[in-house]
Amino acid sequence: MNDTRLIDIAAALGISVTTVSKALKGYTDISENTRARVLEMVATMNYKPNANAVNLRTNETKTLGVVIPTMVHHFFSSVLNGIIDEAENRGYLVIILQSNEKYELEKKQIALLQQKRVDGILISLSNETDDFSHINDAIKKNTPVVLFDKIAKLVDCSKVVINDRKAAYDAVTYLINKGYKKIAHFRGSYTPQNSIDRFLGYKKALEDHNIPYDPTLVYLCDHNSDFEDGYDNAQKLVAEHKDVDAIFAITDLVAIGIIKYLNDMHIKIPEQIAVFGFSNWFMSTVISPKLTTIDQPGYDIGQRAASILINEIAQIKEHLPVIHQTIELPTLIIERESTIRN
Amino acid sequence: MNDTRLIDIAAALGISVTTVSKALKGYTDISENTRARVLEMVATMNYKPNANAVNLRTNETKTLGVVIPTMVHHFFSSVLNGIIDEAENRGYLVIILQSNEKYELEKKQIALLQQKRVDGILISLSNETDDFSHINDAIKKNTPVVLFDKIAKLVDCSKVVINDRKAAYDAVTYLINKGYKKIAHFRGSYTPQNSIDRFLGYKKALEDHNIPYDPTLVYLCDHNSDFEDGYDNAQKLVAEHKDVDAIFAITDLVAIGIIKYLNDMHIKIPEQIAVFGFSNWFMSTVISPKLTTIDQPGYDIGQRAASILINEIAQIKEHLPVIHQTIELPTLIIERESTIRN
DNA sequence: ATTTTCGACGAAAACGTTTTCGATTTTACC
DNA sequence: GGTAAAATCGAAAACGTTTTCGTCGAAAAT
Repeated sequence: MNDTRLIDIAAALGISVTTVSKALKGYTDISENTRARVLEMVATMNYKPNANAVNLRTNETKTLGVVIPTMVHHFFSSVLNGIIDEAENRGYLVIILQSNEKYELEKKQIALLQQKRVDGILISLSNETDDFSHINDAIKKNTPVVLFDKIAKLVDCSKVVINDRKAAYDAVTYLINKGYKKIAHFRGSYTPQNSIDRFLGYKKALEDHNIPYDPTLVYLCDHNSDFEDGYDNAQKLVAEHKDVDAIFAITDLVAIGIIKYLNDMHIKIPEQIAVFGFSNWFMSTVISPKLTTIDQPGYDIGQRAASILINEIAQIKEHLPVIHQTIELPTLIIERESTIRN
Repeated sequence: MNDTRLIDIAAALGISVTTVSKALKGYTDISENTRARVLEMVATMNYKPNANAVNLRTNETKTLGVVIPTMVHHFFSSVLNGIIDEAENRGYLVIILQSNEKYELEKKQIALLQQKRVDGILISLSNETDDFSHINDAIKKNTPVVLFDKIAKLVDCSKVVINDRKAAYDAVTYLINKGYKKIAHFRGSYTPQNSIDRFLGYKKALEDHNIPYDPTLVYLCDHNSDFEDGYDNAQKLVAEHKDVDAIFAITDLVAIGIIKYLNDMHIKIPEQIAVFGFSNWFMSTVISPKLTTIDQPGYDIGQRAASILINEIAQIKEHLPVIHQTIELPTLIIERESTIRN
């Protein structure tokens, strides 16, 4: 019932805890003979070092903290998957906390992770967050932080993102090149950086192709359900702008809401209106028509972010200077039925 | 840069660490005056207790370990959500590990969690697992374990499940009552318990309603992609059985594959063939036609499992006897367009 | 004035490791 | 055989808490 400790196997072998510890940690001043005996006893007694004691002594926990807005989103769960895999490979565990898009909760979670003395923190900021002192506090206390996806440019740390602006620009340019003339944009809330960037990409693409920007073609999707936002705004759009021939949506889910409405109204996609999504989650291959979208590499983002973080942890441990980097992962246009006119 | 410790705030106040610690933990032999001073200094120095030291001393980590086969499945991510929420509410953190459906990895993850001295373990077994000694080892060492979803009846611990057999029985009975005569089943692989149970429920429902069981109406979906399994097998089915009028699929994703194929072939749903899914994940409300399915309460499963686990942790701490319970969460038929004939 | 009680605090041990620094024994060498 | 060097080992401190047990002075009771 009780966990066996170093002292137990020391007693069983008639030697000191020091020797046992050294034998396990590869010290050279232990004879091969006793080392073998220790190893054997460790196996038979099923000894597992008490991580708390080790952590206290060594001042590292081999644990990463992750804070995400929400877990039940395909994008974040694939990011998590990437993080967990990379952490696993490099001998780290992962503690996952959710902010539910609330600033106060995010702050609390960061404090919790500091209390747990995690070796590093990965975080995608909540939509509410516009004060970064909690992040800076962690960094100041020597806990490296890597921001991903929803980042803040002002924070001095490494970041892993996609170029939302370029991706959106490419998407809209693609639509223009396909011959679509009047392109609406279903945008996200006003604060998150990627919502802003995607909007800017949309606007820039129009300008660069001499299409006047029309603010009434931009619809705000900032309610709880992306799907319903898409559905409801599609209804508005159809009522207000008879001649729109394409929609660039901030999210696949919004796009799917749009498709659902258009299908319900028997408005042909893409013949009457084309739809372009963002993220390439599984559903977009399943809906009818299949959705053209931007592939957002969630797994890679998670993996790279974790990798950078673990590297920085190592640097700090060696007292080497750490150079923060901002990685921009490439996105890809996935062309499917919802934009292909014959 | 350095974290402040008890001794730091003791020094700042000219008192002992003992007094500081007691003041923080609500001991009654501290004057209200000094308690107030301590609290203030704690705030200004931004003191956060070192969890490792606390854990070592108190022998509890306020941390739960979770092992799931994979994270990028809607069902598991909602279970996780339930676990994390409940843990959060009760003051626990959560470490999440994946087994990738491999027994060896699952074993390793359990060992890791024991090393971390988590207070309890939640696990949904991998498909490969048929030896439970690693689970029993944890239980024997006084770490309570709660199994959920993919459980092993032989292990002596609490469990949270749905009644797959009954749910499937109800689904097929529903179809029969709706007047469907020839009902096919798209089943999952042969080993997992819930795949077996759903198949048995299907078979039993037929028998109880005097419909002869026809093995050629059962199609095996055991490739990587549930969606493609559904699509491909739908193709086979349509070729082999012209007169089938309903399909009960083991998974929404399989069902959606089926729908996709039938839509592609312009076979009317449900007029020619009805489709019944399992799990009620978001997608089933988005597909056309909307999918009738069984609601599998992932969030509740996670929440209940975490709740039971935390209760057992408390019992053990108080040296009270723990009575293991097996909770069967109710499932519900969600009727939508894919089975409603006019 | 003496004892008893009580209020407020601190010393010290303990949790299970890791690591420094000696200490002791063995081996090598002349 | 004596010394130096190498090979093995252990004692003890330290990590930051929590908690038991005492101590000490002041207030209350005698």
